[in-house]
Amino acid sequence: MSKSPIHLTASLEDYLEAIFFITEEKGAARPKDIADRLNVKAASVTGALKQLAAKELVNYTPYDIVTLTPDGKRIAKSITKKHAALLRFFTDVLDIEKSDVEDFACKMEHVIPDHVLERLVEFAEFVHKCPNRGAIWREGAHGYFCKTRGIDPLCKKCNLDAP
Amino acid sequence: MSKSPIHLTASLEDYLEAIFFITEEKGAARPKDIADRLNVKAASVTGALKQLAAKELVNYTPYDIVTLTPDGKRIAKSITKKHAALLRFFTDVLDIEKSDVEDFACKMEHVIPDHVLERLVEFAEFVHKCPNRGAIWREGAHGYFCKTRGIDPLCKKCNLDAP
DNA sequence: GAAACAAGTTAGCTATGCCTAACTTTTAGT
DNA sequence: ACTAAAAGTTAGGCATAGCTAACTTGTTTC
Repeated sequence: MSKSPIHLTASLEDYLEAIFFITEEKGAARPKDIADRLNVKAASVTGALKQLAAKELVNYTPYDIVTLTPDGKRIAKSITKKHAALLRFFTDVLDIEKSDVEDFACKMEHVIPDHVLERLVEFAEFVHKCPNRGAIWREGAHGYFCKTRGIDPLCKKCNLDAP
Repeated sequence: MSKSPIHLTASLEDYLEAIFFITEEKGAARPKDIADRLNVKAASVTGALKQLAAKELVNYTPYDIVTLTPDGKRIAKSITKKHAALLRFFTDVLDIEKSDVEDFACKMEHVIPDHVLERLVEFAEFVHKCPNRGAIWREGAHGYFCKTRGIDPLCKKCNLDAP
C-alpha cells in the first residue's frame, strides 16, 4: 500500500508547524498553545486536529495532549525548514526586518514549490560562499552599492558609489 | 470623503489582474475570457464581477463587456507590477524556469508586502548593476560557482570550483 | 427574421476555515 | 473532596469561493 500524496491546505500546514514548534519547545502541545500561536480560537484547533488525525499526522485523543506521528513530524519539519529558509533569505540577503518577514514568510512557505525553495537556499548559501560573501546591497543616494560585513570589500566598483 | 483602504482577497486580486491583462490585449474583457484565464467557470466570474463592481473597481453591466474603473486600473497595475517583479526575480536571479514561476508567482504576489517587493526589485537591479552583474550561480559537483552572462567573469574565486 | 449556438446569469450546493455560545472535562485551590 | 476556573469540545453560524444545472440574453447563420 503506497502512501497517497498527502495533500494539506495552507491552514493545516500551519497547524502542523505550530504543533512541531510547541512540541520541540515544551515536549507536547496543548490545543490552547496551538490556538495562541496561530491566533485562532480553541474551537478552530479542535477541528483542525480532527482533520490531521484523520490523515494520521497527529495523535489526537479528546482532552489529551497532542503529539505528531512520524509522518506528521516529517512533514512539519519540511515546512519548518521552508520557513527558516525564507526567513534567512529575506533577513540575510534582502536585509528585511525579521519581524516584518515573519508576517509573510508563513504565507509564502505554502506556495513556494520545493525545488524553488531549494534554489533560494542555495542562493543564500552562494551569497555567503562567494568572494563577495557578506556583501549586502543597499540603496544609496545615487543608486546601489555593495557593503560588506566584516571582510574586505571586494566589490570595488560598487563601492565607488558608497558614501 | 477619504477613500477607505480597499481590501481585496487574493481571489479578487486575481480577477482584477486578469481583467487588466485581457483589456490591454484585446481592448475589453468578456467574462468568458476571464474564466478561461483563471481556470474557473463562468458562474464564478459573475460573482466576482459583482463584488468588484460593488467596490467600484470594474464597470459591470450584465451581458456587457467588462472594463476597469480608474481605481480598478490603478490597483490592477500595482498587482501586475508585483507579478512581473517576482517573475523577473525568479527567472533572472534564481534562474527558475519561467513556466514553473508562473505557477506560484501569482500566489506570492498576494502575500508579499509592498516594501519587501520593492526590495526584491532593487536587489534584482543590483545584481545587474554590480560588477558581477549577470553573474548567476549554479550548483556544481563540488559546490557552487559563479557563471557570467556575456561579460568577463569577475568572480574568480568562485570559478575555481567551476567545471 | 427565426433557429441554433455561444455567452452570461441565477439559484442552490459544497468545502474550507474561521467564529460564538453552550456544554463537558480536567486541573487547581482550599 | 469539592468547587471554581481553565481548557477542550460540540453545535451551529457566517464568509469566501468554487461548482453544476437551469435559465436568459446575445450573436450567427441560413
